[in-house]
Order: sequence, then structure tokens, then C-alpha cells
Amino acid sequence: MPELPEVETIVRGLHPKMRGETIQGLKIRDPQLLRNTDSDELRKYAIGSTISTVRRVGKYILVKLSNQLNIAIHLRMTGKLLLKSLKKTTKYERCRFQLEENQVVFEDMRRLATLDLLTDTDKGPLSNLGIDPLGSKYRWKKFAKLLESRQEIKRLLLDQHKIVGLGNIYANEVLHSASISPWKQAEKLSVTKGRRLFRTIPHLLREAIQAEGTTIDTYRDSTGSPGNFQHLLHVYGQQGQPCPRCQSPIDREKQGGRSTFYCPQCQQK
DNA sequence: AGTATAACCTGTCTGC
DNA sequence: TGCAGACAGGTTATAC
Repeated sequence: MPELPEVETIVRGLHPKMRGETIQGLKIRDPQLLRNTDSDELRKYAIGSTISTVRRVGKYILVKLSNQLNIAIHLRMTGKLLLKSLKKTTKYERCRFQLEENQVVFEDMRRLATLDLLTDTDKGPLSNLGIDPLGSKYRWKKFAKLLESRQEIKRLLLDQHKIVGLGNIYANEVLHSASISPWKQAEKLSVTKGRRLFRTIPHLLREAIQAEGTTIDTYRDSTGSPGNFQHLLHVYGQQGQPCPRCQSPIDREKQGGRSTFYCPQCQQK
């Protein structure tokens, strides 16, 4: 579910509420979400420690603890992190952090979301991530290097080892915005189009953050509110609708097992 | 190195 | 009403 703008929105909601709070209790209802640890170990290290920061790393939510350990949460398709005051348990609750002022509830209908316990030196799945389009190291030179590939550009944009944050919604949107075919081989992009894509990615992601993300179905921020960017989508889920730029109907095709939405008129190969 | 598929899960929607 | 099949904001293992 959540891509960069959604994760960023969640983190911005959680950080001010969780920073400085001590974890009083941790209830784990579904141990399957723990990938590299178990309930006893996680409880042992988490309970009693204080949260120093909550931040986004790629699509991961990283909770830094006072004891040098980090909790890395990935929401995958339907995960949610919700601030709650009530003790009532819901159907899809996987685990619950009891803080001083609040509780943070980790819900996930499809049970694909994960939690890793990381040390400052062992960064686990975070060690392999690509460049962050909103980070200070996002430079044309690095991006141009990524484009030296025979891969189709949309597949490349979805590869978190190359560039983080884009998922199926924003990869489709960014390519339409830059008028580039999702099937175009990266290395065959002209410099003009490559540079346009480079600029479009952070621009569109910032607009989506402004709108607090996209809610198609299940996405909610930490307060349970949906986003607003779904009203501003140009191609994702818009098959049959007129392209906002040229009015020809948006098309939908399978690409690498996933739906690609595009305008056959202004995104020609 | 790339790509294609299945796998991990549960729910919703479509068509017969 | 039932049931099969496709599909869903993601990643990863495995097989060519």
C-alpha cells in the first residue's frame, strides 16, 4: 500500500508523539511479522527503552531506541501504524506499543508487513537501498548512472535497490508527467527526457506529501485519516478516462505482473 | 545481469 | 446464491 508519500505522512504524524516516550509495554499478537527476532527478544530490548526518533528510510519506518537498537517496520500492502488512546483490540491488530501518553497499534489485514530489530552496525534490509529522491544525495550524476541500463524504465523505478520510494502509483504518475513510455529502455532515454524524469520524481512526491498521500482503499495515516492525492491522479486507475494533457483515453496493460497505466498518445516509445 | 513466476496473505470484485 | 478467477499502494526466493 504505502509508497514514499504515505510513509512520510505517517512518520510526520508519529515522530512528535513518540519521541521521548518510554515503551512501557509491547503486546505481540502475530509473531509472524517478526523477521529476524522473536517475541521474547523484542520485548526484552524494547520495553523500558526510550524512543529517540521516528524517521523514514526508503519505505521503511525506523524507530530509534535509546539503547542503540532500531525497530524497522515495513507496511507492505495493507500495514498501518495508528496512534490510539483506547485499549480495544481490532481484528487486524498485529502488535501494540504501550507508551506513556499513547499507544501505537500496528495493524495489517494481509499479514505481509514486517518488523526487524536492527543494531546501529547491522542495518539489515536497509543496507541495500538505492538513492532517496528527497535526500541530499539525489544528484543528476547518480541518477544518470542508474539510467545506464537496458531495463525498462518503469521496472527500474520500482527497484528499491536503485531508487527508493516509488511504487506502482507514483511510478506510473511520474512517467506520465514526464511523457515517457513505461516500456522505454532506460539507456535509450534522451538526455532531455532523463533530466525531465530526474526533476519530476521529487516534484511529484512532494506534491503527494502535501496532499498527505493517496488513499485508494486501505491507506490511512497515523490518525486514521485518508490522503487526498487520489483526486489528483492522472493515469493510475484511470483507464478509459481522457488524458488530462491530450484527451486520448488512458490505457492499461500488464508489465512485469503489475498494471501499467499510460497515455498511448503522449507516452510513445 | 535480466526477467518471469510464484510465494507470502486476506479481502473484494467480476463474470458465469 | 455460489464459486472460480483476477486483482490489490510490496518485496523476495527461485528458476531460467
